[in-house]
Amino acid sequence: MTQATKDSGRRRLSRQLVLQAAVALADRDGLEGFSMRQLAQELEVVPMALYKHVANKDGLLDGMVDIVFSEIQLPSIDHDWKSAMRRRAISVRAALNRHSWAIGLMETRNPGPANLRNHNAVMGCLREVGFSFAAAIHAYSVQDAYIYGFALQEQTLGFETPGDAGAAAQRRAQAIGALDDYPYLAEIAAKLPESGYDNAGEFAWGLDLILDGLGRRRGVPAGRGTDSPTP
Amino acid sequence: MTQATKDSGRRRLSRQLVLQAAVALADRDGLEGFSMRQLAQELEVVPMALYKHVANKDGLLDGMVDIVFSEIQLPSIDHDWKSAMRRRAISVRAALNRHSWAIGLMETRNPGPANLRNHNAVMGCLREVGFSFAAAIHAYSVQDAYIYGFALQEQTLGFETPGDAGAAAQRRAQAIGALDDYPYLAEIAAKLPESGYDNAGEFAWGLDLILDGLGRRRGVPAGRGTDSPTP
DNA sequence: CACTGTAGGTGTACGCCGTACACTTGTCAA
DNA sequence: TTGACAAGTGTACGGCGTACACCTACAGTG
Repeated sequence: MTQATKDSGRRRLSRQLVLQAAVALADRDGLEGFSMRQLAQELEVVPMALYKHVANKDGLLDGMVDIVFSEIQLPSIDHDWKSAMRRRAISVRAALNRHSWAIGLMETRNPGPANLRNHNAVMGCLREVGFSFAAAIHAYSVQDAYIYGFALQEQTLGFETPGDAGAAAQRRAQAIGALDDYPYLAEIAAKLPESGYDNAGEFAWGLDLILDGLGRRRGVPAGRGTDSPTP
Repeated sequence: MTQATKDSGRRRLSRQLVLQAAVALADRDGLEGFSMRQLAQELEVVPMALYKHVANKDGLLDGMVDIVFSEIQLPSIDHDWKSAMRRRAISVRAALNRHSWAIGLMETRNPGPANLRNHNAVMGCLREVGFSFAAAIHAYSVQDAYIYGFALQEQTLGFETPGDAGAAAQRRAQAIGALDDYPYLAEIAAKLPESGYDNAGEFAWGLDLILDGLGRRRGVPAGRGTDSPTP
């Protein structure tokens, strides 16, 4: 009803349609090359038509980011807090991998409803499970910093499987040339291929390190809590 | 000699001059609003003159990022590894705060000499101090993810002192409106002002959590090491 | 000193971008 | 049938990166 008025003829646009197409286009072409005009062309419409559904490009980006937030699993309190946090973190990484253009924007744009729901749920999970206010802030901060930072690095490295990692490392090494001056970089280029490196495993390793640390700092490993943040 | 040919008349440009002016301009105006034309105007020169010193805008950005890398302290092996890593991390955060436009670019652009020197030194410090190759990769990955991620968040929050934090939280809260639906966000808006939150402290807290975790995973807290990364 | 090759600065132009503003068109309620 | 209003169009403007041809002033040579 809102999306198409007739079976024949033109599909009517809608905010939803525009946002979805925008996300798809950014997924395909990256933020470079993403323009209102390209998006309009994708939707077979004149550029100015978009402005009937979004305020401007900034508003469009806000909406796109909130779509990404909506794809992130909320932490469930059914599990212990570590599992809940781990699941959420993995879900965030997955969403950022699907939409790598979003990484730099997730926290920059002014927040939409999915964003708020998400932050509220995470903070809520930590508080309900016994984290003090200060401890919850700490825990949230360190986790999200790690998650977004990891996604940022991952995006730039641009490989996924161990084999690719090796290939990428060696390509880089060759592009650089005089690796003789940088013996430890040379070691990376040499050893990473055979090391079985993979991004998902690396992410999990660091994540568990952080979750363990959080458990340790709040006293009891995973129960009720009363604690001061700095030990 | 290379920078100015005569005392009178026009200052000659040079790659160094262009890059420095570019960094200064980006520091002042952000990456938005940073353009070749603006930079040219700043240097009192016609836009195309810049292209005699940098290949294009991408090459310019590469050079700017390498300047930021050059401001980062290399880890020294005089201290124990935790102090060395802590000092380096703090130095990175400081550089990224001075040049917040750089955060998203540091690992994306193709690396310049300062970048290589830096990565090589960090990896070298970890290896020299006894981290196995795999453990060093893990340690590097988790630290940098945290550092860049924290800088990213910090940039968006846009406050520095505890007082500002409170003000920002409440401004956000008001902008959002119906905080009734998000009780835990409401709590943040309410309590953060009086919590004595500050970015530097928050950063240090998470950093130490990570360094402690790294120490724990490699067996001895801070000595020589032979270890497998996953416990 | 004059000469000249060349590095550094200029001017013009092209095709992109976001979007303001005035317009036409299509759809549905009355 | 009509007429109001939402949706889509066309034109235009100023800013962007940069290709290309041109000019100019200085350094190195004789």
